[in-house]
Amino acid sequence: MARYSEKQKAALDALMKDDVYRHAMEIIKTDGLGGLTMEGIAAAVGVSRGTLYNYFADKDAVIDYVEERTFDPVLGAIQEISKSDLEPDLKLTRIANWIFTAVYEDSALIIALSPVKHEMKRHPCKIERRNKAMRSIEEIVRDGIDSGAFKRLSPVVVTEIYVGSIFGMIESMSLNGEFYRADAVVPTLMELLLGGLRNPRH
Amino acid sequence: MARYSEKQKAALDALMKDDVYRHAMEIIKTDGLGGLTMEGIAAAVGVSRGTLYNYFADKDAVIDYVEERTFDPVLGAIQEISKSDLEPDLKLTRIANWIFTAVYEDSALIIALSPVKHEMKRHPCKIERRNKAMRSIEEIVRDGIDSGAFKRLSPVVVTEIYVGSIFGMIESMSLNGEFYRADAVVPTLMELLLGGLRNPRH
Amino acid sequence: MARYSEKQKAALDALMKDDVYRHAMEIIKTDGLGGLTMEGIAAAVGVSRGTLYNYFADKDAVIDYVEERTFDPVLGAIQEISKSDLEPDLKLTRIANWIFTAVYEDSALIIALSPVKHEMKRHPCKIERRNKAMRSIEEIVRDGIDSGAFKRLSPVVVTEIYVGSIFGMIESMSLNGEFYRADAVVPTLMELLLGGLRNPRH
Amino acid sequence: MARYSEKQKAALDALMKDDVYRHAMEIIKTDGLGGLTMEGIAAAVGVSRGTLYNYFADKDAVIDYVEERTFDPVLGAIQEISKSDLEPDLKLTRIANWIFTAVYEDSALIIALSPVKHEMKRHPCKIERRNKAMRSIEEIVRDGIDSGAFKRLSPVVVTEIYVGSIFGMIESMSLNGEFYRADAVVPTLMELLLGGLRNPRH
DNA sequence: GATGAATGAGGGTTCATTCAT
DNA sequence: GATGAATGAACCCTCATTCAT
Repeated sequence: MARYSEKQKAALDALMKDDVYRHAMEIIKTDGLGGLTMEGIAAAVGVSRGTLYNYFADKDAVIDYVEERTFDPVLGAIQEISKSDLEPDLKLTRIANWIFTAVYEDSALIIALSPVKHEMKRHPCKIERRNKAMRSIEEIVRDGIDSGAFKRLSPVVVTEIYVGSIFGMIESMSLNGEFYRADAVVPTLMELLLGGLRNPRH
Repeated sequence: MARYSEKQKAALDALMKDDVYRHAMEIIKTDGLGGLTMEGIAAAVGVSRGTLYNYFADKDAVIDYVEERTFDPVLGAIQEISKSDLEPDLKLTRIANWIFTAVYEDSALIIALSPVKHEMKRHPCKIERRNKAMRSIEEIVRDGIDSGAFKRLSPVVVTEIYVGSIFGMIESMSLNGEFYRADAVVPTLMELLLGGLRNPRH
Repeated sequence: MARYSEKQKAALDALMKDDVYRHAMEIIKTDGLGGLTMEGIAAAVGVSRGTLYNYFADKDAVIDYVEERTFDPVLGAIQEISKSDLEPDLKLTRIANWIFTAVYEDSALIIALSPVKHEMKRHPCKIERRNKAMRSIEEIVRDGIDSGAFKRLSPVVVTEIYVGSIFGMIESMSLNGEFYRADAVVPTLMELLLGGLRNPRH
Repeated sequence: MARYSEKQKAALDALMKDDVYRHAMEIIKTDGLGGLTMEGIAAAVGVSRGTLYNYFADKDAVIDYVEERTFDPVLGAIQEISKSDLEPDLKLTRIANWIFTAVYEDSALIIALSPVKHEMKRHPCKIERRNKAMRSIEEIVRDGIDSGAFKRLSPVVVTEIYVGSIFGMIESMSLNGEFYRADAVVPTLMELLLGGLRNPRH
């Protein structure tokens, strides 16, 4: 009756998932999602292929897990900032800052942020996650408009532009392989976006 | 079977590549890049798998070709607008308009516009193409700054933001499957970006 | 944990095998022999995979056990009826009745009755069991012939035909998924077989 | 433009399928359906695994093909005899004779004749084929009853018994590994079945 | 030049079995 | 004795690529 206690089991599970997460990220960073194979992960983690299936139902589950774990902190930060009682424009700035800082510190984050469109059909959760983030930001924009701080523009479109420009830039950075520090980008980004978004008559 | 003259051969080559381009695009639109197989292309074009290899070195060459041909008109439009003698802010608006209109008319364009980062290692030409476009736009921004029309912000960063927001939005649209018309997005987009970019003291 | 006495151990062993038998049958009924996995059995019984191996050498042993336990009552009934002092033709009728009734009541019985030929190499005991049943029936046939009740036909062949027609019909029923009640089949079956087997000059 | 003409292609296809049929049968005879693997077939035929997939969509297709090809002659013989203008009882005798002779000559036939119940879910065609045969035989029985040659028994049940006893015996033979010649079995079989089936008042 | 049959390297997945705890 | 995590062999299937015709 030795084996593991519930606690130990959970710890083991967490440990393995941690390992998988880290190595999968590494592989994705190096070879892209297309280069991610169960064999590759298993080898990197140092277990056999079969073992992986004790922790993940299938490859999709691995990808989902990696993406979720990558995106979750981003979503958390967005929601937290969104709920704070800062001014709308400051909220948007903070979010951009948080994201660029995070990406600068771990470029692997981009995996979670990039859509990879056509793989999406099989990972609907990814869209959901993204939408959650969008809604949080949209709310900020709406607040800004309602309070008169922002111009009366479509909140949905503004949000798309805001998110699009952040993610677009991050993709671009990852594409070129050189990541700017947040303070090299965000001020300019916010000057542009907020410069056009702020209500001059306010 | 009579030999083909050089001219005929070239024409044949162009014809085949045309066919491949069209059908490959169709397949990508339907099934994504992952659904693109040499067999699928060959069948769609109506030739045998082997024949494809007489026109393209390998699958990567097909993808490169498709992407290039997709991106070329975009690049062309950008360069042409860039070289025109419109005001810088109008140039930027025109480019955004052109791109959104094109994507709205043929959603397959996104294939060429989305980075699909990690497939990239094998398609360096894609980066080059993108950079060419970036440089054309950067020049517009520089002109605007030099002429005093734009604020003194980093042209590189401004360009990244401009391109990033456009491509980011397009990815977002393709993700959600609903494509806005250019006139539903571009005015807002330009109001934001140019609102913050234009030099108020000008 | 106190050691178990021999008696307790035996009881435990019987208990476990009982459980395995019941749940394995259930699984086989639902998903077929191919759907029977050690994990599936363990989960159904509520023990771990490893524990199963303390009671059965391997998967084959499980299958053997299940088949044996399934076949045993059939064999028992046959032998009992065979040893009774009924007339031979009545014995044969009773046996057919018993089997069809049993199968009708628990369709899982067919597992034990159907040969599944080529899995057989690994389960020689199955053949033995079957042969035991055959010999019991053969004896009835011989008695019938010796007593002049039956025609002078090869007892072996008659037995094969008798058993074959019963098992064949059962397979057919299981194939079509509809099981006749004994009284819908046995009278006809016996009218045919006995009609040809009974000695008219008797 | 060399390659194969349509005719040659068809011939090649037939050749390959022939090979697959023969070797698959051999494997099934030796190791059972469970021992039939694509790798095994490929190796036996002397081609690569991939090649098999140029001729068969998947493993199921191979199995279907083998079963169909095995069963077809049986079905053909049954239908031909059924349509002839022999007396019903002679028809039934002929069919039994044909089958036993065929099985005696190539024991591999049993593969097609044995149900293998639970694998069936994936091979519905097998049931269909079997049912076709059943219907042909049922018709003979009906004719016999209508003409007064046979007793008024349920044609369906009689057919089941007839077919069941034949297939059951064949399974039994294959189980024991010793195949009787048709003339060692069929007379007895028919004496039994027909003895009970024939209308005495006729 | 065209063809398409053949290849074979992977990829994902399942499961009987082992063994340290 | 019980456990269940780990294993690894096997299986099915896909597809880019080659090459004899």
